[in-house]
Amino acid sequence: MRISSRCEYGLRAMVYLAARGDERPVPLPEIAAEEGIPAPFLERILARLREGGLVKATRGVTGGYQLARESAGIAVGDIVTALEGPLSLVGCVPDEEACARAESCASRVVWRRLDEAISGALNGITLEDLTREAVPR
Amino acid sequence: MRISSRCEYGLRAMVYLAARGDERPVPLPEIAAEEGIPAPFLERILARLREGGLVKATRGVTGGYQLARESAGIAVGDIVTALEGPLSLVGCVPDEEACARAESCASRVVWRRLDEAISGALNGITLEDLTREAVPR
DNA sequence: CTAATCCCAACCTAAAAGGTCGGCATTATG
DNA sequence: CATAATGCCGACCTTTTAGGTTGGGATTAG
Repeated sequence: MRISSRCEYGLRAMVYLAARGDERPVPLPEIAAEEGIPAPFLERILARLREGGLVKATRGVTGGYQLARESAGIAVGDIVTALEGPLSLVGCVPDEEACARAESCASRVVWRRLDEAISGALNGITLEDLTREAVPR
Repeated sequence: MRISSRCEYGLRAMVYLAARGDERPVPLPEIAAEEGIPAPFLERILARLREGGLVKATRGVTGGYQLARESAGIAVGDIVTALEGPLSLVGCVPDEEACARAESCASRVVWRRLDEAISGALNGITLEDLTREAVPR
């Protein structure tokens, strides 16, 4: 149970984009250099974020990446979900069919609570919060 | 970011032990059969739980496993920690040295919040709660 | 003594993590 | 138009982790 570096990098890149403003696209090499992320790896991360509708890219010589919408509208949970798939930690929580014992399973209660705690924490913080260094409580 | 089956199995085994009462040791094969866990794998899981001081084993022909203390004194977080190591999701939260950018890192705030949410959820439920099907809120 | 149990080290396979590489498509600029 | 900076994409690679299995030894009640 560990956060992947893909996810750490992805969040940092998004925070960088948010902090950098939206005037013009930010080229990938700049993000990679500033944040110390291997460029080819970052490329694959940004691809996922683009597929998830969180960033938009413009090609060509003055191209780069921008947030797809205002930073207040992007929660950390959105980023993690785009990079890692559904937040849920065990298969049986969203999908009752996944386990034959589901209805009588006391453990399931635990994992559901954990899922709620995680979603709550991640969906409660937006990129805007992070750039203002003011995280809501 | 997924719960390992080691962890799922471990929790289920602990719940089984708690529900089974403390009269006499429960043999591993029984737990394995009842919970549908591969016996040799369960053996390794119980080894960790024993090293973590959560169960005690008695050897010999009427031997088996028992909770090391009353079920009200064992939180789910204890079990996960014994099986997976510290709950923390990223290195830089407990150990500031792990990342050169730590002090200026906005992302770090996120991971810390997440850590707190997870610890809170897991440490707030004990085995006793689970056997009574009454989970505190 | 025997059989059921726990204990332990070594090994195995498949999948995921964490990248890298090479080439193509797009586009502003000279 | 040629060029160079960018994004896009599929294939590949290496290391670590997950999820076990195997084979044997040590204990102990009957």
